[in-house]
Amino acid sequence: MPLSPEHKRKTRARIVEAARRLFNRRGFNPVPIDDIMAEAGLTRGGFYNHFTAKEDLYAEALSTFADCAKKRIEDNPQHGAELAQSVIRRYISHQHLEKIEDQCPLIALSSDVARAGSPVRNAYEGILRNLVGMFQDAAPEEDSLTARERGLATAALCVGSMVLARTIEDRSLAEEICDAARKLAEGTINPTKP
Amino acid sequence: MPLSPEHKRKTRARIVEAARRLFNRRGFNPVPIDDIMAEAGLTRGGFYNHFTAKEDLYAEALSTFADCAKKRIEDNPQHGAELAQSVIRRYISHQHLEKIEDQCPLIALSSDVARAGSPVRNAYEGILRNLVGMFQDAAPEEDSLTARERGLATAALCVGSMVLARTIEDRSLAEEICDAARKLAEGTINPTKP
DNA sequence: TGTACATCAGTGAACGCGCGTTCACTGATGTAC
DNA sequence: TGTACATCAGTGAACGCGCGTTCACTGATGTAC
Repeated sequence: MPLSPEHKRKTRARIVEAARRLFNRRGFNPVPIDDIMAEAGLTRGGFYNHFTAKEDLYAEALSTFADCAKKRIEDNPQHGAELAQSVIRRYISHQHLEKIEDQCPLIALSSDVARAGSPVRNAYEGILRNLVGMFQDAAPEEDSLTARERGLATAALCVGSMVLARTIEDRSLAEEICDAARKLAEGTINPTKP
Repeated sequence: MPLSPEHKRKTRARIVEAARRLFNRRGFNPVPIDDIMAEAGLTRGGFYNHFTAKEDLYAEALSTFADCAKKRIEDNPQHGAELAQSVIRRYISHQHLEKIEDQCPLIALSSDVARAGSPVRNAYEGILRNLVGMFQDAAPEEDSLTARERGLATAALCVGSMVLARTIEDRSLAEEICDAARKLAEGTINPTKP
């Protein structure tokens, strides 16, 4: 055997990671394979030693992110409402808006995912379910909204506010949107008892 | 003069309208000029009698939508909270999700707009400001949230829930998201007085 | 320990297609007389 | 009223570039003996 399978595995992971970052910044189609391979320190031709087509990367880049996100939540010492509050504050934030390459892909890739195949959409859905579940577990059953509904609506607030903030040019309007959405999201997960 | 300027104006409007529909369905880049011109009943070459580049259409397609949306709201006999409630119910709805070509472009085009130039982003921003303003005018100043904040967060809920619903494949999850977001949005604009 | 060899990750040139843009041409329109 | 003409919206072939994919080749690695 010429090279360890370990070596190939690592190279492959490097390509997926490079793709994930570039996709997050620019979307699926606008990123040429040359750029991905260069970012991974390789050249164009080698790509097809690891994948049969560019589209293979889409779902895999999303899964990679999903695994990381899941582990980060599991490793977090916080739980319940405390965890949810801290996720909301980090999700709907200026820092999250700026860190484009490590942003949650629910924000930047929705249009690209909507035009891609089922595996890609399922990976996207997995990330969303994870986020919703975490909010749901933290939310109370109260008044007109169930815990489930609070979880779902909070996820929509997170994604919607960041999508809008990322798209518009007016920074002060973007911050207004984030601040307002964060307030409403916090109040939805943790309604102040009278 | 060979042909009335009126004729040219109408043809141009037909091209913009065809582009708007196709962009909404498939995004900016994936729609070739051939398709736009065919949809308008013309052929490729004629495009450049009306526009200097494909990108010219992006902002114009958004402005066209913005004008329609503005007029529809102005012509609506309802006002204030009543108007806002009816917009929320129509925005976050199964019907709006299915009518892809006439959907609000805030939903489908955010990624494409984020990668486009200033005029495109400004047009997008205009549509958003209009939506926010309408909600804001209907919302009360109450408790921890100002009317402005209620308007902004409600817009984020509208866009976020529809972006997610449009992207995922699981129709029942999509409906759950819409129902939950609609409930929270209605409660945000019209909090039930105790 | 040293040498020949098989494997295969990685290289870079080449292919082919899609699509934005250009351009020479057509033909319908309305004006000039 | 009728005819010649100028204009220009629209046509479709052609150009050129970007990029996904293919392919013949290279050279580093580790095994066989």
